Amino acid sequence: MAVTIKEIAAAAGVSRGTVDRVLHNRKDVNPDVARQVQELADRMGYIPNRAGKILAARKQQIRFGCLLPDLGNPFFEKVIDGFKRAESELKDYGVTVDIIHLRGFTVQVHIDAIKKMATAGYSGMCLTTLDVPEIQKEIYTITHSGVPVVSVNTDIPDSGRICYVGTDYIKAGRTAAGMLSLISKERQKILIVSGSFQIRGHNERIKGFKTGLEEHKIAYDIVDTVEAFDDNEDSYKLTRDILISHSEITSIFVVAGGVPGAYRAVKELQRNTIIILAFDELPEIKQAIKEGGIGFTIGQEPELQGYTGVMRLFSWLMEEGKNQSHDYITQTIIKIADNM
Amino acid sequence: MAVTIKEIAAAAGVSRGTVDRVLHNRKDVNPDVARQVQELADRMGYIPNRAGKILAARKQQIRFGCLLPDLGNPFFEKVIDGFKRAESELKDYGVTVDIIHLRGFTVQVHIDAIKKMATAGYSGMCLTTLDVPEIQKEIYTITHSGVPVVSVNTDIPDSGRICYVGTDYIKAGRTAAGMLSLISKERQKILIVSGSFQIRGHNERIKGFKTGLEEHKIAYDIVDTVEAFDDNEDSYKLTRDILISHSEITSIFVVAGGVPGAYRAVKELQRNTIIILAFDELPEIKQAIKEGGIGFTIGQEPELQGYTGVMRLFSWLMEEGKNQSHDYITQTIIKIADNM
DNA sequence: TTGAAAGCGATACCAC
DNA sequence: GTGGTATCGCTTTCAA
Repeated sequence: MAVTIKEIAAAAGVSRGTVDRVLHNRKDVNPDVARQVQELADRMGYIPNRAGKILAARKQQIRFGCLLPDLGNPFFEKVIDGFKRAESELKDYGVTVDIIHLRGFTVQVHIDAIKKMATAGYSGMCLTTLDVPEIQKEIYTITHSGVPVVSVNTDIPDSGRICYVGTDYIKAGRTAAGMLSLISKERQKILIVSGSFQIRGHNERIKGFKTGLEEHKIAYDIVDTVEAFDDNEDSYKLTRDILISHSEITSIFVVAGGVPGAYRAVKELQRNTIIILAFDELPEIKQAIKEGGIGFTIGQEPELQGYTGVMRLFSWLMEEGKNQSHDYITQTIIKIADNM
Repeated sequence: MAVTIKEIAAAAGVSRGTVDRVLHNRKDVNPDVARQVQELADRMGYIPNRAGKILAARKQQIRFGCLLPDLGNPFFEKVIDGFKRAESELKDYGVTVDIIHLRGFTVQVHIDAIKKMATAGYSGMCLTTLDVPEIQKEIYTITHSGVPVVSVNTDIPDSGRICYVGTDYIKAGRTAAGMLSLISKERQKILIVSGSFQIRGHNERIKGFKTGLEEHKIAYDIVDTVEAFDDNEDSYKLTRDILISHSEITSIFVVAGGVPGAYRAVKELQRNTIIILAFDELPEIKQAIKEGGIGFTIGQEPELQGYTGVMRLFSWLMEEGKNQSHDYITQTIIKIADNM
């Protein structure tokens, strides 16, 4: 049976209230007593009991704020599902999750939203935002004030966040190369359609892809690299024009959104032998895989990212951050028609 | 704020004790009062509070028993890791997990072990055992006495178990075929090395594989189908002999254990173009993938199976089984060198 | 600066 | 049959 506050109190010859004060580093406690009690607690291996803690804490509600640039970007729907699953699982414990919806990756828009969140009195935050100095600074003031922040899906290392929850973009890119190497040993003429050159994850996927091609000894040429801003219309037009002027293209690496657009161009031009390398499991991509137009896609468990992000915040509050939270890297998932 | 027993008691004009009795269908309660209280609880939308429940339940310890034929079978190590993760996560709630280790799939050995477990006073059990009538009956007496049972990794439908937690074997087989179809379009001459013809999961993988080959319009011949009993020495010898007398073989479908043995035979005979279709993520398989001798393997998230199995038992106890537990089917995972 | 006591929600047990 | 009360572990007053 685990050690309780009551037992520590008895052992130290003080009251439970005092032990509680010591354990939470509250003020107004005799330093000598504090030291002694702390030592005793450590020695006895005290671990707070969640159920007791939660029950007592029920008087004040816990609110988490989750920021997401999801407007117009269906990828994030699954992340939201994860936030909601965590919320419903923690409902008993008085946890509520607010989701703040943003459109796109404009720095100022993100800064304004984060500033607003900082004053909203959240007990913790999940942030999916840009990794730029201005935003790092903004987050730092939040974390420094004792409010835990988890970076979800895309990391902001220098911000005091307790951990990153998301995918390994480099590995995802390498995996795409690995799959390509299983399918074909021939020299590849590749068109790269990126989302944005400003987003680190996108660049890392490309980097991982190239590394992977080299590791697998796949000879290749990059015919062109373009930006489609996760927009299917842009992606369609760009892909179409390039395909027309480059009949030698054998594969298209679509880094983020925009897969359906590229796929449409390929279909229209009847370039059926082209291999499309896709990411994530959006409905349109799944459909294309079922049709056979795309062979596979590389997923990143977005639902689990949302879920784990909120759970990490909650654990941090429960354990008072004593456990240095380490990053949580979701699996790099390969989906073909048969295992969807 | 959620409805509590106290509130229901006040609304019904009875004591909390009575409400508690009604909610648990205990005896010694006036049917009229019972009906009225139950109705009120439903109408007010009462959902028991986990934290309160757990705290109160702490007085009596919860012990789960988990049966596993893991001796000599490294696959189950990950399942055990999952059991242990669940145990440590539920430690606060007074949960202990006992693991009962068995060797092989001898019916009588399993029956004896299950009988012994039945008398051990467990609050719930996870069972990985054989789906035969004698065992079904044994389990049924346990479930009928009110003790929840979860079938883990391999299902026992007619046993009163609350749910199955494990993989979809058919889908796993189809996925192997799907991957094969990405790699090669040529007619396949296939050797099938099964674990045991007695184990349903193994047969299902074969069935799924054949279905998949047909769906993907891969022409094929089954050169031979043998049983290797998850033993690498058997697997090595069988594979070796058949490869020698059948130079036409293009691929080997190894249903369960025994992959390292088959791989050794292929390597020794320098039949490097043969495609080995493997399952699970054992260290030796991972090694072979890294070496490039095997292209991929199909996993089933064994750790998650163990974890979820125990968690399901716990939830069932907490919610009094009001929620009909549905099966939990783990993902069919494709692993290549790059995403391991 | 500290102790004592109330209370969070659910359960168990003892009276009546 | 039913009500009252102590209890689980922890937090938070309110006195002292």
